[in-house]
Amino acid sequence: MYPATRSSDSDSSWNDILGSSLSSTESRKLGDVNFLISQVGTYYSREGSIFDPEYYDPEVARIIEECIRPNQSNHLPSNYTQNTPNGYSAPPRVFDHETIDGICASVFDDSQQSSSYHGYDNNYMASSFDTYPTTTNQQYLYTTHNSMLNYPEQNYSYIEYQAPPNTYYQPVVDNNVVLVTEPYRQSNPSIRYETNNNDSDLFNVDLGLSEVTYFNTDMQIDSVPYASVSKEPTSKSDSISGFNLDEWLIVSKTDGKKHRPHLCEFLRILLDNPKYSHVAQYTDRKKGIFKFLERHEAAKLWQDVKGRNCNTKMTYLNLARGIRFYYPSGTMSSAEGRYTFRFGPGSRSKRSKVPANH
DNA sequence: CGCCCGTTTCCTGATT
DNA sequence: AAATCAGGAAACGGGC
Repeated sequence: MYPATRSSDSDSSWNDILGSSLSSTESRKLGDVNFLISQVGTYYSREGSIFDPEYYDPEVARIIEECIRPNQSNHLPSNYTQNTPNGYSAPPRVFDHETIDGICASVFDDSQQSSSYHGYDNNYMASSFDTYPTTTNQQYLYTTHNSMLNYPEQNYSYIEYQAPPNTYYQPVVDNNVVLVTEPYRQSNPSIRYETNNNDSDLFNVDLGLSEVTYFNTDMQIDSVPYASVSKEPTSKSDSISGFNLDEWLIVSKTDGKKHRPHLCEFLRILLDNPKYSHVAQYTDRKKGIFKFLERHEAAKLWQDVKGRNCNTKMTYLNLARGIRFYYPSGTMSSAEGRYTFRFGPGSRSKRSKVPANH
């Protein structure tokens, strides 16, 4: 009944845990809003792909539609350029405060929303699975918290977590607009319950993360919470030495001419050169399994090696897609783990060319 | 110029 | 939670 992109366990958690205190309509609306807000962080680059109105409460669906479809560019500051670490080039999805207020007002009919939320003016974060900080939501969170006390303690863990800096990407507010995906120097503290085993009929419960903290403690909110991220990290290989195309050229056996390598050849050369051991390494050389350690740098190298006459930036996403194109032929295959691939049986015979020596 | 290969780009559901 | 993975579809650049 819900689209596949929607996390079923989050629905269940609200329904199961809050079911006794919420009507099913209220519970579903809350789930809808949570889901909508989660899309800000996760699916910002997908135009209209995550929303199917028929799966939602009609009232909520209407608001979501207004929110994610039209006029997105109207809210973008002109000086904002998207340069996300994951390489997506689409503009960020944008929600302004009025829109979010509108959602909450409509769904929760909460006239006191946000008025006492001191972080709201300049650093509100509509991060995934955070519950919007209305007073109504606050009550729901308390209810959730109290409900958990009815479960045997060995069935869940109560977690207060403060993530390390420089690891999270959170929305940024600029010119009264919530943007997404800028690196966030320090995540807000979170409070949540996690179940201790998968067989439990209890589901993970997210207590709205920072909002609970804001309402309940004297915890200081960093007044300058966002890092500036105008520059790419310095490339290690660039700092060691300049790019040398000769390292990568391949001499054709048939005509003796040098040419730039194909992707699978590039990968062999990359892995064979200790100079790039920080970029990619075999994890099992006999089986041909390797892993990218610095995937963005690998993408940059591939861009330079390929030397395509265009000014777009090669991303790890595209590099990985290129590798996946080898799957059907058996030249490459997938391997367990992130950033991990494997040379297939079809790759060895194709390596009939050797790197040019200068 | 046209064709085709080898990606590159984009996308979207699924997975971690 | 927010990234990566799988793979379809179509565009693209370079070589011939």
